[in-house]
Amino acid sequence: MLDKHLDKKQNSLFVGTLSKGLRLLRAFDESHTSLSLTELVALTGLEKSAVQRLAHTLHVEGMLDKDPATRRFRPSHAWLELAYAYYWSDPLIARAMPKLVELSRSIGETVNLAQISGDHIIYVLRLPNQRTHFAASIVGRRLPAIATAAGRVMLATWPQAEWEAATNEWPVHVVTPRTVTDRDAIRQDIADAVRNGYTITSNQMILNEISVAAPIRGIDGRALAAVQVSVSAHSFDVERVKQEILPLLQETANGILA
Amino acid sequence: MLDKHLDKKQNSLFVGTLSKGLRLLRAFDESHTSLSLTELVALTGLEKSAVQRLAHTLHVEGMLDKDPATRRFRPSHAWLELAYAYYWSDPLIARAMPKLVELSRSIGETVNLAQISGDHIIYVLRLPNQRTHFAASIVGRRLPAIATAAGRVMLATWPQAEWEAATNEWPVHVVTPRTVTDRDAIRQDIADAVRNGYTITSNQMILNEISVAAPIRGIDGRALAAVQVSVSAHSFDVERVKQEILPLLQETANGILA
DNA sequence: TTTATTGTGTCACTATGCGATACGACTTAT
DNA sequence: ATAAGTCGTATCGCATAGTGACACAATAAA
Repeated sequence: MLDKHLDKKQNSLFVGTLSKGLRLLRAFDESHTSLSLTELVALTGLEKSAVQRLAHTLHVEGMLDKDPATRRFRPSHAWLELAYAYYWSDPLIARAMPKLVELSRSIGETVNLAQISGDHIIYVLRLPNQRTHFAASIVGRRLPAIATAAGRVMLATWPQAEWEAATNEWPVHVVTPRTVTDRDAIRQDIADAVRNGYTITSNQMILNEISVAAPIRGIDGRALAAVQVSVSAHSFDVERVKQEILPLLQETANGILA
Repeated sequence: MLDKHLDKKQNSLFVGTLSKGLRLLRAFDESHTSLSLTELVALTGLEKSAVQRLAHTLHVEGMLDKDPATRRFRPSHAWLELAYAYYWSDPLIARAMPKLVELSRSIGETVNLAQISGDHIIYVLRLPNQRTHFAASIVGRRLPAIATAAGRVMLATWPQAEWEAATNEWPVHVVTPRTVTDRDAIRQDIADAVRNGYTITSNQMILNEISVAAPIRGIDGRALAAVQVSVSAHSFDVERVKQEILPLLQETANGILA
């Protein structure tokens, strides 16, 4: 396992300089929105000279903006252009978008499209409503798959051995005081999803939030993605979500591949 | 001019290998959604061996997905994570998002947030409605600034000498049969925007589309961005846009910095 | 002022990326 | 079937391109 990793890095095909450049890009996240040279050095663990050269190159190439006064670097618009290219490359997006918009307009609540990415889900499309907080309204956010409704309902489309392995091996993080850390409970939730075709979670990643999700299946039955609706627990309870939202959600999810 | 460019590239701080790696990423766009090795060679103009190494590195680093069967490369989810980091890095986004959602819900039409990026605008936030076609519903799209309502209204916040220079120098492309290529007409439109604080265009980038935009001004008066609403010419005419949409649009744009 | 910190510029060294080449796996044509 | 062509993969000696230690400059802090 570790050998394989080393193999790849030591492979003569591996270009270390490019890898280092990508480390700079990845140093930016929600808690590092702009970075100075020395901060980049600290975050990447690279030599100061190397960071200087790489950051300069990324700046010249338009991948990093540089404040002339503070000398701090920031992500540039090019990062959105890459997202644009991604959207065209994934054929599911164009099919899902109109249906999600329709669902969003008819129920007036936050609608998301999520995909599996390793042991995380990533939100690929998001249609927020007025009450949606910022982090839940922008694309690209990653969350642990087994802690989310969308993740569990996608896992439920996998062969049982695979999703059971996931519930055993994937890490469990406590995010809210009511995050479920009991792996048996998670397994039970997925087992239910196998039978029902949907999952509902409460207060897992955000307090006072109820999420319901249904899978979009590929030809092999495996989920390509999941449609997820999130509502406030102040205005909904689980029962009402089942009655009012779930039918429309499932209709949407089923309609996307047809 | 050309010297300066050469300078930068020949500067000892410029890391060519990283630059080449970025060329691979940028080879993907709406008409190149997945690329084989040889296609990458053709598009980037690099040596086959170099492309092989760089693509392999990007794959190992998780920046490119590789279909095991066809050996073709595709943008990965990491491209959306970069967008996520961008959104956090731009303080305007968090302030604009809730207001845009509110506007979108109240008028039921497509709402966009656009920024200037060189001589193009880039759509940074998009809230589509049912009728919005795909290209107009995803973020990161770039369009020539002087051909769009959002671009013109932002230019109108610049000193006159600057926006006049832009109307003289920036290229004009014909996109629809009714695209205005007359630079005098464009100048007139911007001059109107200086007085009125808004711009309306019809059929410039997409046929049967009417767009109206208002600027979000920074402390120095220059536009940081523009809020743009696009409607179908089948259901609206310019007069109705002015009466029904413009007031709400301007209220939204003005409210974002307050 | 002095002192500390951070960004920029220089340079000799050699590790690292380069690119020509060969090979194997597939596809297409005859 | 065989052959020719295409495409992805693997190899390797060479020279260049990136390295990292250092010194200097520019701000910020004391």
